This record gives sequence, C-alpha cells and structure tokens, in this order.
Amino acid sequence: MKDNVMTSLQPIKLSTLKTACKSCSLHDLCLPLGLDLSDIDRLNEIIKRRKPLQKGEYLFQNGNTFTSIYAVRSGSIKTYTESEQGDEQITGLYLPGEILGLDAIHNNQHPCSAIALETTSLCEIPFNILEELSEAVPGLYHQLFRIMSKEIASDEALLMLMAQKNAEERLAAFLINMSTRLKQRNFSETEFHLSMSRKDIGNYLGLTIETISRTFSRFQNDGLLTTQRKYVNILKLNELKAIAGIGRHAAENSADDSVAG
Amino acid sequence: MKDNVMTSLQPIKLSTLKTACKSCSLHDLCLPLGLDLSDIDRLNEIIKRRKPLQKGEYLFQNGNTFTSIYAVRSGSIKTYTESEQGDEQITGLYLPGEILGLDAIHNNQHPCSAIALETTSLCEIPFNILEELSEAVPGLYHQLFRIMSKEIASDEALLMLMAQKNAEERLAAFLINMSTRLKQRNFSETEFHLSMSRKDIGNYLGLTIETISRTFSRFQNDGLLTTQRKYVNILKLNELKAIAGIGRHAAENSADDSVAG
DNA sequence: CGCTCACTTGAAGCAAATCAATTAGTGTGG
DNA sequence: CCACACTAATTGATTTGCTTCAAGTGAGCG
Repeated sequence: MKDNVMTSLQPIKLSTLKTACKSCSLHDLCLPLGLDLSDIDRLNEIIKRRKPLQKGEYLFQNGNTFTSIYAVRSGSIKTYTESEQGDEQITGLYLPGEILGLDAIHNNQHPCSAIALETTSLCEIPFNILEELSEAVPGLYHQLFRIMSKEIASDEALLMLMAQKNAEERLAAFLINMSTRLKQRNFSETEFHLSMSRKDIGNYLGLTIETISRTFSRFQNDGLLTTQRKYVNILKLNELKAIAGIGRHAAENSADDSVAG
Repeated sequence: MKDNVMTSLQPIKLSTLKTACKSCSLHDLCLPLGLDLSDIDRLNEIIKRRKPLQKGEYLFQNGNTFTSIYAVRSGSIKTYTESEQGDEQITGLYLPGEILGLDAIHNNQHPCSAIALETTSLCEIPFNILEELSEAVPGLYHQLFRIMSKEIASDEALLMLMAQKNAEERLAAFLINMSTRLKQRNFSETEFHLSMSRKDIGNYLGLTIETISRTFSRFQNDGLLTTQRKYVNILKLNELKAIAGIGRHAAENSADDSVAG
C-alpha cells in the first residue's frame, strides 16, 4: 500500500494551524478557488479550525440549527437523511477540499446528519459572517454558487445512476468517481482506501451489502481490480470506466460530476 | 374537473406583461420572496418576459451556454439529462413559482435539457445581471442561496425515494409532492391534471411505464384515488400520505421537500 | 373513419433482495 | 497472550418485485 492513500492523511497539527487557506494544498479545490491573495486572507480570518473529529463522531445532526458550512481538510465525512420509518439514506460523501452543509441554508436547519468516517479535520465557516464578507469580496458569492451548483448537478447524476443502472454499473461508477476525485487531490487514482464500509456503499448506491460484495467479487474474478477489505487496487481503469458508462474522452471531466457529493 | 387545475393556467397575455413581480401571484414562492417593494422593482427591471413556450419546445438544451436562470410563471417544465448510452433521466419537474437552471452555474453550461410539458410562460433572469444587482440588494443573494439549497435538499430526498422505496411508495410520494406543491399555488390538493405522461413519471421515479400503470390501477382498486388519463382525483389523501411514508404532522412541511425539483 | 399514440393488463423472466450459513477481521478482558 | 464476543464481509440458496415481452383497449386527431 502506498503512503498516499487516504488513511495516511493525518489530522493537522497545532503548529500547522497557522498555515491557512493561502498555503492549503486544497485551496484550488475549495472555497478560495479563484480568489486573489488578499481576499483569501480575509476569508481565512473568519474560518475556524476545529479539533479533528474521531471516527463515528457527528459534525452535526438532522434538525440542528444551521450556523456554518464546513470544508474537509483531511479524512472524510458522510451525510445521511433518515425517513420517518427510520431507514437511513446516505446522500453524500465528502473528501478533502469539499464543502458540506449547503443543503441547510433554505430553512436554517440541517436536513441530514454528518458523521466522520475516519479521523477528520475540518474548517468551519460561519455562514452569516461569510455572507457579510461576500459583500466585500465579489468573487466569493460566485464561488458559493459554483459549489452549490456543482452539488445539484452531482445529485442529479447520482439520481441517473439509481434510476437507470444495474449493480455492476453503479459500483463501477462509484469507484471511478472516487478514483477521479482522489486523483484531483494528488492521491493515486488506482490504489486507494475506501473509508466507507460495504454497507455504506450499498446504502449510498441503493443496493444491499450482499450485492456489493458479490459485485466486488465479480470484478475481482474478471481481473478488473483487487480488493482487500477497504483497500482497492484498480487494475483495468479503462474497462471499469467502460462499465460505468463513461467513454474514454468524457471520463476525466464527467466522472467528477457523476457520483460526487 | 374544476377550473383551477393546471392545464387551465393560460399563458400570460400581452396586456398583463406589465404586471410584474410585485403583483405576480407567485412572488411569495419565487425569487422576490422576502424582498421589499423597491428591491422587487429593481429585480423586475432585469427580468425578461418571454413569449410562451408551446408543449414540446425546448427552453435550453444539454450543453448550451449558461446565461440565465428561469422562473416558471404558468405551465410546467421538465429537465432531463442524457447518458452517453442515450438513456434519459428526468431530474426535475418545475411548477409555477419555481426556478430552474441553477445546476448550470458551476461550469457555465447546462448539464441538462429543459422542455415544456404544456404551454408554459417563463421569466428569464440573466445571471450576470442578477449577480450585479445582488451586490446592491443584500437579501437577493440569500434568496438565491435559499433556492439552491432547497434544490439540493429535494434532490437528496428523491435519492432516498429511489434507493429505499418500492413502486407504491414512490408513486404515492410523487402524488403527495405534487398535491402539496399545487396547494401552495392555490390549486386543489386533491384534484389535478398531471402534465407528465406515465412514461415521464416512470422515468422520474426510476420505474417502467407498466409499473406506473399497474400501481395507479391498484390505488384505484383500493379506493385511494380515481384517474382518467392525466387527471387525478385523490380520495384518501391521508392514506396516500401514509403509503408515501409521510406521517400526519410532518406531511405539510416535509412533503414539500420530499420529491420536489 | 381509420390511424396513431398513450395507456392498460397479463404472462414470463430475471436481477437483486432476502434468508442463511460461514469466514475473516477487531476489539476486550482475563 | 489467548479465548471470547462482536462486527464486517463473503458465498450460497431461495424468493420476490419489477421488468420485459406481448396483446389488447381507448382517446385524440387528421
């Protein structure tokens, strides 16, 4: 296992807390994208850096009053909603550089719960202060729109997956999506550690744990990849992309939008 | 059939074009919500009122450059994405007072096509001008955030539906969602005309046309509703809500978020 | 009036869910 | 350190809800 897989991401140390947005390796994936240095400084001033969440700790829970949006620095977070009958549905998986909490703006209340899948450090951005700041930093609003718009587009892509794809296609699309997002973060695109369990993957893709397990086995028998619990090594990336329904040229761009969130 | 069903909505006449946001019956569902009168006037100045689309006409198509967002005045619009394999997936159904096109902001390109399901009139809001105006009208940005946030939340609710619900529950949730949204627009909540075909409903809910048809028949046999092609009369609203998985108290609020968009 | 298209209904097939049993890791306390 | 319990994952057998295939039916329209 290479040392650039996800679990090797360490929580930020106190000494590095001062190195903020400007020097953050994620700033070209995150909110400061496209802002100039002085604007990033102003953004940086309102961002709170929290102590890392341990695996299983909640960032917020369904119904909590909305105060802030959050950017993942390292680790990963899953969000899920719960129906009245109590069944859970995972709605999002957030990797470093991604922002969550945006679905809570419209009624000032989180419509989902967010939980750490592993040790995870985050930036907290109080939304009312962000709105104030945005009036002084014109590009900032546009960044927020961009991020929210992307989230809408990726939810729609996930809908497509759920409505039209079979188990193999769903899992392939999920893996290609992870691969693409990890690559953007300078991790390996073929070798990585899934922070989600089989159960979570199944829930996310609308399948059962058994189906996920069987599909992984089939991929492995077909020589497309090897797995060892949460560790995945993709051997035939292009074939997997083909199964996911992502053509050769479109792969780089559209994969990112296809199951993100 | 009452005269307040959806198809009876007429395209706005030229003489009424002057009655803008301020007097629009939809303004408390639409973008101007919460703005004061003078701000609504300024918003009104940038809004273009287009000549109505006829059934089957495109508002925009997948890949078109993003210039504007659109508010439905009357009629209805569906949006859909197309996979490389050519299968379509309907991602949204927009009723009067609802805003579409927000998923195009992040890369300046519409990721879906939008087509009129019936004669439909719209307000077009050029996005760059809206962004400029928003700097002068503080509440406007927040409105946009609210609307986008709501769209994210409703997509997530639809995901839940697709991943966890069976055919009956999906169709019931769809009907309850329509009912709730129509009620907010002062239409009957029990008697209405669906602008979507069975095929569209099936596609939207991830089911085949036959399953939709059979499920409608079952609902009818169970005395929950009567249908005559696209006309629906809900006889037992609460039982339908129960099937949709929407409890008595939660119905009014959460139904709105459950399958909207 | 006959054509088409949307919808309905029935029968058969199938992919994934469910049920069930086993194995492989993970953690805990003696 | 090992025995124990517990959870995660795999694999097999069976069931099932939806799809697919097929054959109508009926509304709308030139």
